[in-house]
Amino acid sequence: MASPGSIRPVRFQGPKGTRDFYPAEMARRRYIEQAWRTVSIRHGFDEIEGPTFESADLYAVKSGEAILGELFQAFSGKSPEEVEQVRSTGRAPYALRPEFTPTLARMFADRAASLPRPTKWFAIPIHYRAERPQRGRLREFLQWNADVIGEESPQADAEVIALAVGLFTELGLSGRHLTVRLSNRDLVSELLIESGVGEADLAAALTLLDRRDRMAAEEFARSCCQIGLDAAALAARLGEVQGEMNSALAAMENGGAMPPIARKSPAIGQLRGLIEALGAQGILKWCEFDFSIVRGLAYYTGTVFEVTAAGERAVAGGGRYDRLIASFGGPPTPAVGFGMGDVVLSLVLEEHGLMPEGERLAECLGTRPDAFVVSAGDESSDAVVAPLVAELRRAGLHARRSYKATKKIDKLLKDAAACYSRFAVILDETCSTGNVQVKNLDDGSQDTVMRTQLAQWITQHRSRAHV
RNA sequence: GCGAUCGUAGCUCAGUUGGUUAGAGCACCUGGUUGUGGUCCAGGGGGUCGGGGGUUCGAGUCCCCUCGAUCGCCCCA
Repeated sequence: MASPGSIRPVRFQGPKGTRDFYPAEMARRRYIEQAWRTVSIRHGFDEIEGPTFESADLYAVKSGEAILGELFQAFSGKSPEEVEQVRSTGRAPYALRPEFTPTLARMFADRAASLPRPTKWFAIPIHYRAERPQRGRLREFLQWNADVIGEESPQADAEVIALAVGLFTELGLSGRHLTVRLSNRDLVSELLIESGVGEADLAAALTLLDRRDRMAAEEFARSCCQIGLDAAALAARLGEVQGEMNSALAAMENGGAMPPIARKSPAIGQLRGLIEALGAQGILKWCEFDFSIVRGLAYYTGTVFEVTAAGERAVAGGGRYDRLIASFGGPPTPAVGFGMGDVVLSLVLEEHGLMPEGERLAECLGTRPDAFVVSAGDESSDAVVAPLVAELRRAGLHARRSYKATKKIDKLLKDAAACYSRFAVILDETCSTGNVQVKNLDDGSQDTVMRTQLAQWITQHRSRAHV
């Protein structure tokens, strides 16, 4: 038996790219989660959740092989076959989820027959990616996901975009801070083919386009040649259509009619419909077309979009994935959705001074105590603290007490103010007569209240303060 | 996975060309200013200077490795 003195303490650091949430950080996290949840529900979305790990194949098949390198792998270690698989292939049967869409598609496919159309779901899952942490990117983070499943019209696209915009508005952000950049993969594909790309190279061409801004010009040109892409012709076509669509968007925003679009194609039809639907949602001023946006994921089909802020990574991103649910064995079902991570969003909020703190944050979260009980008298009033706090709690109030030994009222009130309590309940000599002093810490007023009436008194005065 | 910069108390940082038992402010705890809230004063707890190895009579200070952090690259769901 080792004596306590022989135990050698070992200090651990949290794993790379993870965060510890102490009360202050947890309050900020809850502020964001609360906004996500409140706005989702307001827009008619129902909350779901799935497992934090899934079969690795779920991601490999639909998201693209490239994702595998960024996956945190998982296995139980219980079966010899499993251990052998990891040893020989270097790949575990499970992976911590790097995104939510595959889980959502799997869940919908499983019960597709009994689910309404459209089905509107949101989730606030934790995600894991084995990437190198840097600004706006960690290895463990929260990401709000919202999806409209079973509705193919652009109204669904506009509805999820309006949800994202609703969230920004809720948090005090505006079109001055953020821009919704819209694109459409079908349109970009059309233009790529007209610029010389063969059907077989379409996926590669989209990936190339996605990386365009991040690679050297000559390297881009060389890659274009390899797939027969005339980069200059593509740039001209993209620029022309983008200009035309942005003019149409601006015209609608100013209350005019949709101007005619020279180009005719199914994709243009989708885009016209999207503009109209965004107009109906009243959010055109947030939006602009940017056909350089393609999105990295393999499963996206028509509309894709990103929300960007100057100097930061994308705050949110999403799009249509009309074939994903069928690929998981469900009926052919169109779907559109987006994800928004907590890391970049927090950076943007803090940058603009929109992250509340202290009392205001506690007020938003509903964590302000209703009463803070202190004893400034003798032993007899000390003895009242515990039962009085218990009594207030039984009445449904958020009651706290001081644990300090001091009888000095200034220090006790400071204690009460430190947790942003609405009222301080002071037990002094008047305690023996059945009365307590109740001080309103917001306006400084003070009343003498009978102890037996205290819970009711605070409940009334608290609710009055709220109204 | 690669590169650059950094790593001293819970937080923000001092710490002089390597030289006695490593400091300050804030925070925390206790007490005082004899009784009403982010004052003031005095004490106190808390650091094997990220970890390991090396150079040296002696290392927070120099060298190597490692782990983290920040910012880029790769990638970006």
